[in-house]
Amino acid sequence: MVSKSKDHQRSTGGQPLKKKVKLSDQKIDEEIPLSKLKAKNKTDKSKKNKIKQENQQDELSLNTLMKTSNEPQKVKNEPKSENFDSATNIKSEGDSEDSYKWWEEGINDGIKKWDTLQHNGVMFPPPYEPLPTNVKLIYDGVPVKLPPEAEEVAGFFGVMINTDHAKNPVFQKNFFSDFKKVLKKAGGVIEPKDTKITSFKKCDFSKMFEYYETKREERKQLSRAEKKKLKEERDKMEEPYKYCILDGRKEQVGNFRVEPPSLFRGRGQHPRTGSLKTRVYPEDIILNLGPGSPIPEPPAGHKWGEIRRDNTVQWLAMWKENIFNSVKYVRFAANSSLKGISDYKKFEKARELKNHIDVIREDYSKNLRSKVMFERQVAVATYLIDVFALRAGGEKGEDEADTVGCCSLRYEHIELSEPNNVTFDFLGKDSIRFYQKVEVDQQVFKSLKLFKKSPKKKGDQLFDRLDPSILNKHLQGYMPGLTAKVFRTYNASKTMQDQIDSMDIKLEDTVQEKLLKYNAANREVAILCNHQKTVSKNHESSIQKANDKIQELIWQRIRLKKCLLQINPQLKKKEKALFFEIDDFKKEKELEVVENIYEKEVIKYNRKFKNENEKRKENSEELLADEKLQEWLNTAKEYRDVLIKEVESGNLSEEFIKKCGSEEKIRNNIKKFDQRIQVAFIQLKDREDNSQVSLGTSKINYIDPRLSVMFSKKFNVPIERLFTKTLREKFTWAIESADENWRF
DNA sequence: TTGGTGACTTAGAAAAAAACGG
DNA sequence: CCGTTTTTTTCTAAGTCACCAA
Repeated sequence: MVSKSKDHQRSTGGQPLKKKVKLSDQKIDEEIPLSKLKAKNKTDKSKKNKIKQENQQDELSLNTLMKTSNEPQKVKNEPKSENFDSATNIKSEGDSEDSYKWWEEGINDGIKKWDTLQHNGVMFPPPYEPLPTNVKLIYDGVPVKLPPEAEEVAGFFGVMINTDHAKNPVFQKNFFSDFKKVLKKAGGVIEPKDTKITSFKKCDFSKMFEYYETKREERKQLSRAEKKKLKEERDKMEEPYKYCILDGRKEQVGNFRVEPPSLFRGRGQHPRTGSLKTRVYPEDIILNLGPGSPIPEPPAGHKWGEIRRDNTVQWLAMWKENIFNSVKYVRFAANSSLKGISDYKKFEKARELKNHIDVIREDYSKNLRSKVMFERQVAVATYLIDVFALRAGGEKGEDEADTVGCCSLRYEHIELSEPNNVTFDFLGKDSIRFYQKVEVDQQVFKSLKLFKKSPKKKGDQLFDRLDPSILNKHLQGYMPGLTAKVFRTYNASKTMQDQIDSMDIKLEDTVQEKLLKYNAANREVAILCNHQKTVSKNHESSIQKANDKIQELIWQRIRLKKCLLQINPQLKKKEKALFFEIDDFKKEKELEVVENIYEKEVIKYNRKFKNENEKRKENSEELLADEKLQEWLNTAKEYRDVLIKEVESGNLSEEFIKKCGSEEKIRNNIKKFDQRIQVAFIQLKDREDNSQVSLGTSKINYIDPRLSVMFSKKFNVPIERLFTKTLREKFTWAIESADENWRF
């Protein structure tokens, strides 16, 4: 069962991060002597012989490629660096001849990843533009002039004071501490000169906030044409960075933009959230290029940090981010060949697991009884990963959110109750709550009890003999390359295959019905993987609206049926089923529907009035008088009165009956309503079911795309309905290689 | 045996774009 | 057509896992 709302789920308590305590629990050790813990490690590297991919002879320059593109060459007056022309003219369509169907040609399995790589470097965010002089941070009631470096940081906070982040005390503390550092380094407040900013509480960011809001509003107000023009300009700037040339082929780059400075938005209860993520300069960046590829020109006045030529990796550029000193990469887009190949390999590996899963399951079932503590822990962990799709669960540091996976589960994360019920309650990746009450294998239950046995207490690790690398080493004994995460892929895709196998779909069903079933299957997988999303702010009201809408449709249908009876009262006895619902729909309910209709009308007229007058104001025309609005509202009211009278008296208005027309016409209309109501019901349920489940993640990462292609072909559902454009590009290999008989 | 770190995949939120409905 | 809602794309955080050095 998926739990309610995510806000609800996010951890609130700040339990201390426990160091990994390895309990050398004597007692357990005595009971279960640690002996032969050798994991069978067959490092058999069976290499499949793959067709070697053909080397591209000459390195094409971006410029050459551009010229061979089917796009007519435009004359440009921009400055050219001589051997590395700006790639502005490369078009995304590309030539058909440079499409590279690696899945048809076979995959090279060696260490070397590529031969040549050429690109234009990375795109930097625009420099900071100081605020207009009248927009200032107000400190202790006094507007202060800040040096631009500090103003920028204050602005990062100011623009988001209405968000949850900005209300989080940890976020505030980290932001303020970094802000003070920046301010100090920049020489302190400019005016009034001796102002010392020491208290967050005395900072008033509202002027900054308003300023950014106004700007946002202005941007929104731009006309369609203006927006289009801006977008074109943006696209033109981006053009050179969007593509690179890999082994002579044009390939898309993914995140070619360097991350702009900002306040770090950590997920969940993150100790470092709100810290300043500083601006990245060319000097911080390491570019990776092919041997002999020209070095792109760094921004004026700057130098690249380093030029590397490493063809064993798949990144084009990297830099170190300041908060954790971790590496950020500029990489290929999801539709690139290298990504496609890895993706393909990932799924093939998961499919390979099919051939080993029986042995693995047998083994861990047996080892759940092992007298050796280590073996017992391995067995239980493998069970949890296999059955509940837990992640491996690596160790985490003091300055990270307290989240866990299988190996890092602690005492307090599972609750046991006889005979074999387990409640998992912990925060997983991204601080998403994993909450499940389940029944487990009797022997698993016993083992978990053992793992929780005294002297273990809150904060201690359940699997004190394990970590992911130990577990993975054990798994490799069954199958080369097998790791914990492969189980997630395997079980997700297996679930999807099973779901599709058991689908009751007739070819003549509507596409919409088929899609609903596909989504239901997708949802099973998402639930297995615990992929969630926060329920949207207006979810409740939108459900309410949809319900009202359905009620309205039903009411309309009932009116039609009443009309039918009016014409031919004999029908009521003849067709009981048809008229059954009339008596079911009570007076109060009818009145509710009428009121709803009326309310909507009122809102509509008010809006219409406001809009019309705004337009007139702009054209300096005469404004509509308030009486006009009154007039409209009166029409609405009159209509409401008519309906109310109808409900009260039980007689339809003459007008309506006239409009309904012949019996045949009414019957047709009723049928149409039947259809609409049914569709509305199904869609409402689908939406309800999806409200906190996120289908995308499993579709993108876990479900073998060839399953969707198979579904598409087998049931004649256009692939466009299953995969968005980006996804189709990412999964071209699957679309072109699977047929209706393909199996995971 | 561990701890750091580099390189890659996976993840939900937020922004942007497209579709919807009055 | 226009404002709203829904879907798609972008963004970047947060995992996994291999490898290396001490």
